[in-house]
Formats: sequence, C-alpha cells, structure tokens
Amino acid sequence: MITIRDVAKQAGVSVATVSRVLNNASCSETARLAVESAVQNLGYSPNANAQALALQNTDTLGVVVTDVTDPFFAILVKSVDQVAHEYGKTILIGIGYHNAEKERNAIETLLRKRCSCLVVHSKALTDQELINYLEQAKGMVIINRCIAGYEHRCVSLDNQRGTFLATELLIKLGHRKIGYIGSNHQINDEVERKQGYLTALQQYGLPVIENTSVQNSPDFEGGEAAMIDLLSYHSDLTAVVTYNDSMAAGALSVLTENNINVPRQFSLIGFDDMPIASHLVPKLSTIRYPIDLMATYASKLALSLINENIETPIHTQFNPTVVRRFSTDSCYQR
Amino acid sequence: MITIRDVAKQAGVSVATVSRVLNNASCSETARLAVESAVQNLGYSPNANAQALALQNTDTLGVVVTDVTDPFFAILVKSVDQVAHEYGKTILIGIGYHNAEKERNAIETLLRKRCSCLVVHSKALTDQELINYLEQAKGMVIINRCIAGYEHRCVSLDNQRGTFLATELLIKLGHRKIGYIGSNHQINDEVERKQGYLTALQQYGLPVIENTSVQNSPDFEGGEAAMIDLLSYHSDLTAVVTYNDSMAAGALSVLTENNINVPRQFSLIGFDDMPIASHLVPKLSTIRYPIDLMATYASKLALSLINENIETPIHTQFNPTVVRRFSTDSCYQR
DNA sequence: CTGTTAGCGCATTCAT
DNA sequence: ATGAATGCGCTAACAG
Repeated sequence: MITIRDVAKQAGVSVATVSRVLNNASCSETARLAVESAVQNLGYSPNANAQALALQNTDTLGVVVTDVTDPFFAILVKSVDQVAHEYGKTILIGIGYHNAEKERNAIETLLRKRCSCLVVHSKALTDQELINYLEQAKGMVIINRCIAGYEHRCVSLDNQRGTFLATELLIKLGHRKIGYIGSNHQINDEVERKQGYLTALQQYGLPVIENTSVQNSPDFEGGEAAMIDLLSYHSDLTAVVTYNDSMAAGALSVLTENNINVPRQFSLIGFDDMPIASHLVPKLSTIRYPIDLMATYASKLALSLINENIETPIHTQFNPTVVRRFSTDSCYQR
Repeated sequence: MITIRDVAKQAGVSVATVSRVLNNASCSETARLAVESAVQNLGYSPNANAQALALQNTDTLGVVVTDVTDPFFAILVKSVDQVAHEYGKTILIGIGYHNAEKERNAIETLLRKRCSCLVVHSKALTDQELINYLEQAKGMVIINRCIAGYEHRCVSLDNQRGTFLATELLIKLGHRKIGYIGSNHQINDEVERKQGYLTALQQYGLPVIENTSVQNSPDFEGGEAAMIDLLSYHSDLTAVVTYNDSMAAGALSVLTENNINVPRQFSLIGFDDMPIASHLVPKLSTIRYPIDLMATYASKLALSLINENIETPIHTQFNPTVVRRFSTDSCYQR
C-alpha cells in the first residue's frame, strides 16, 4: 500500500506538507501542484483508519437495523445514507436479525469502529442495556422506541394511535365485526398496535369477540395464515386491521382466492404505508408510518449530538396518519 | 475514550499482556482473570481503527450496490453479510444510486477504509475503470457483470439465456404474439435480456412485430405504464415477457384492472424471482436469478482472494431457470 | 509467561 | 510556508 511518505518523497516535500494540501490548509501553489501530481501518479488514497486514529474521530455513521430485506428498514437505511452523504459521512450497517445477542454484537462492532454517530433500531435489548450504550456513546440515537429519561435521543411514533385510527375508520364505515391480525414477535410494537385496536372498539362501544385477534409472523405468509384462521373462526367478519402492510397483502391474497371481494364484501387496512400498499389490487388503505422522515430526523439529531456546528433539528413529533385508498369501504351485510 | 493502557494499569500488567489475553495468545490464568475483570470494569472496547492500522488489515468486507431499497440488492447485501459473519467480518456498504460519480465515490470510500474485500455491483462505470480498481484491490470481486480478462473475479448470470427461456416457455404454450417490456436504463442487462427475447422469436420462426417492445423504468410504475402502452398498440397480444418482477407486477395490475384475466386470457412472465413474484395473484411465473447464491459465492471468492487459508470456492456457473407458477398458460384465441 | 519498544499512516504542534 | 517530531491505540518482535 502506498502511503503519505511515498507521496512526500515523490513530490519532494515533507509529509506535513502533503497532509496540508490534502486537507486544504495553507501552502504554496508550487507545493500544491507537486503534491497533487504525485498523488495522481501514485494513485494514493489516504488510509481512513490512520486518519481516524490521528483525528480521534471518524466520518462514519452507524446504523443498526433488524433486516435489510424488509422494505421498512431498507427505507430507513437509505434515508440515513442520504443525510450522511449530505454531511460528507459514510454509513456502517449492523444487522440484528431479531436477536438480542446479534443486536448487541452489531452495536458493539459499530462502537469498536468508533462511529461518531449511531442510529439504532433495537427491539430485543432491554431499556437498561440500551441506556448503558446511550451513556457510552454520546452520538447515539434510538429510533422506533422511546426510552424514559432519554426522550430527547429517541424518535418514535405512536403505534397505538395508528391502529386506533385504522380501527376507527372501519367503524365509521359501519363495520361492527372487525378482526385484528397481529405479529407473533414478542415486541412492544405488537402490544401497542393491538391496544389501539382494542381501545377503538371499546371507545365506540363495540364488544370484543372471541377469536377475532390472531397472530402470526409479520410477513406475507403470516398474513395469509392469519386470514385463513380468521375465516375459519368467523363467517361474519366484515373487516380486518393488520399489523403491517405485508400481512395485509397476504390477507388480501387469501380473500381474493376465496372470492371475497375487497372492498365490496370485506374491508382491509394495513400499517406502515410501504410501497407494496399502493401496488396491490385494490390499492391498500393503510396507516402511514413516516419512517423516511423519522430516519432523516434521527440522523440529523445524531449528527448534532457530536458536532455543535450542526444545529439540533427542531424536535418534531411524528404522527401516524390514515391513507385511505381502495381496500376499505362501507360495511355491507354479509 | 478508554484505551488498552488504562486496562493495563488497572489490571497491573503491561499492554502487551492485555493484548495477548484479548487475542487469546498464551498467558497465565492470573493475568487473564485480572485483565478480563479490568475490561469489564472499565467497559473497554478495542479501537478497531488502531487495530486495523497495526495489523495492516481490517475485518471489513465492503459491498457496493445500486439501491438498498431494491429487494434484489437487499438480498445481495444480506447474503454478503451472512458470509461475513461466518468469517468474523463486518460489512461496509456503499450505495451507487445508478450514477457513475457516486459508484466511483462508493468504491473509493471503501478503499480508503481499507476493506480487505470488496463485492461490487457496478453498472455505470466502464470496464477500464473497474479494471483499474481490480488491479488496485486484490480482494475485489465484481458481481452481475463479466469483464474480459477477469472472469475468475466476476460472477454473473447469462441474462440472455434467461429471457430466451422465458420467451420459449410462452412459445411452447402456443403464444404467437408476445410482447416485451424492458428497462429504460442504459445498462447491459437490458440489451442482453431483450436480445434473449428476440433470439427466441427468431429461433422459433416468429416475426418481430412493430411496437411489441416497450421500455420504461424498471419498477412497478414503469411496468404499469409499459403495459398500458402495449395494450394501446395491440389488441391481439397474448403474452408478455418482462425485464423484471416489479415490472411484471405493474403490468399484472393493469391487466387485472382492465378485466383481462391472467393467465386465462393473457400470460405474463417476470425475471429475478423476487419474493413479490409469489405474492401476486396469480403467483407469477418468472426466471429465477439466484442472487443469494451468487452473492454468497462472490463473498467467499473475495475472502479467498486475500486469505490463502480460505479456499477458493469451486467455480460455479450460475444459470437462470424457469419457475413456472400461475401467470402463464396455453394461448387462448383472443 | 511477561514487559519494553518499535512501528502502522496520518495530523498537528512547534520551530524555523 | 514548511519540516521535524510527537502521539493517536494497538500488535508483534524481541529480550528477559
């Protein structure tokens, strides 16, 4: 590997001078030219590790997500990458795979690499463990989770309000027997989303009927299986609220294959508003989860935490909102 | 930040000893215990940048892709990550965004960080430019592209054969007027895939009819627009081959909304075999692109290039294969 | 088994 | 404006 020393030799200057021209510090035009041509000649590229060591600071922003193949996280990563780019940083990704040990591992790897900032999505670790990391890493921010005492370093969405809104929409459309398809992952999101559904039923005086809530894996296949279960239990449900859009897509495919027309005979509402929602037939009504905006905000927040030149973004409360498309309609008597 | 020196002091040993126990070199049990407890106490975490500098080697495997929100690349990244994990490495991601300047930038950033290996997907750079990088980076491997003279460091798929197979399937089902929906990105893949379609028509003695090939953005919306164009031009097409599954999904939604039944009245075949293919109604027939296997292979290859302890994986030729689901059927006379 | 020490490649302070 | 020297945190060679 060719180093700054090689460049200095070829340019006939000291390493200090090379460093200066590379970092746009003051130097003579002659020196600049000599160095630049040497760099060109040799194909020199500064060693980022050495720079990090000397500067006690990296240009790296770490992100930990659960699974990059989930569009939700892909959008999160992309948003962080775009902010990083804007500030001349690069991103380092850690993948947690729904597993505490791996989440921990991912965070620690990023910490060992001395990422200046961290945007972490963690569902498997305890509050206390995350607090330890937050204390250790000044530039760390938590996304999609709110930890008491660290609200200013967390950016999250009110899940419960999301499913409340979804359920309320169905109720206002005249539905009275509304099911809920949830996730079988043991994470808070599920508890909160289900609660929003229940609260809406309660608030509108609707009874909670046995076996109208089912759980499965939070993906297409899980949605299919859950919808089949629901249809097996009940012949008179007219609508369903789902944990996320993928499950809604699975549910929709089961309904379609059973010749149950959505939305004429059955209404369906998703959660997240991922691209797939507007690609289904009919286009899926859903709750928008502004993960792109939230990730953008979280990244800027993280950046501001370690660099006082970057102003702290104004704290924004992100809200779930109803996106009404064509999978929801007035209740028809089945 | 707390360093190895702090640990040494607290444990009452030298930094060398600390380094030894951390790296499982020989040392006394007493030393091991003392160091381990000091590490625990202090919450010490080794500086990966310093390690990289001292070792002249990183545990980092770089990946450059076009866009993480594209499932194809998400799967690629995930596969690389899994191999990396297996070998105790971590991954660094660069995103090229369909742009030469950004692809270059991504590769160079990864190089500056001294990634030991690189798996790069590049469509915007020239062969020559990639060759320069290949020469510079011993552990670099190209995926989804084949560069003459560097075949042993490239892993790619025969695109042309893929669409040939797709078109052939439709022909064998009796279709005679078959359209092609292509990508409007100026990359080789499109040229090759379209060529496969044309070759099949020719080989089976079918005429190439005007305006049966249209191009649009290689995503759902592009597929919709392209299908609308095709329907506007022709009332007697009975089948279409698409550039990828997303476009097929868009095309399918247009057909469905126009009450053209797939596959009874119209056959459709995609390319890539992404998860979405089996989530459509009807499930999409497509050409499997084993990007997961290819990425796994590419990662191992890259690893073997820089570490003779890792054996070079046996060179495998990856082939596109037909996955017949329910969007293709015998031709019916429209 | 263990401590001392010399780099790894770079930025930076202090002289000049 | 420039060079010599120091240190960033760690590993490994060497000596003990």
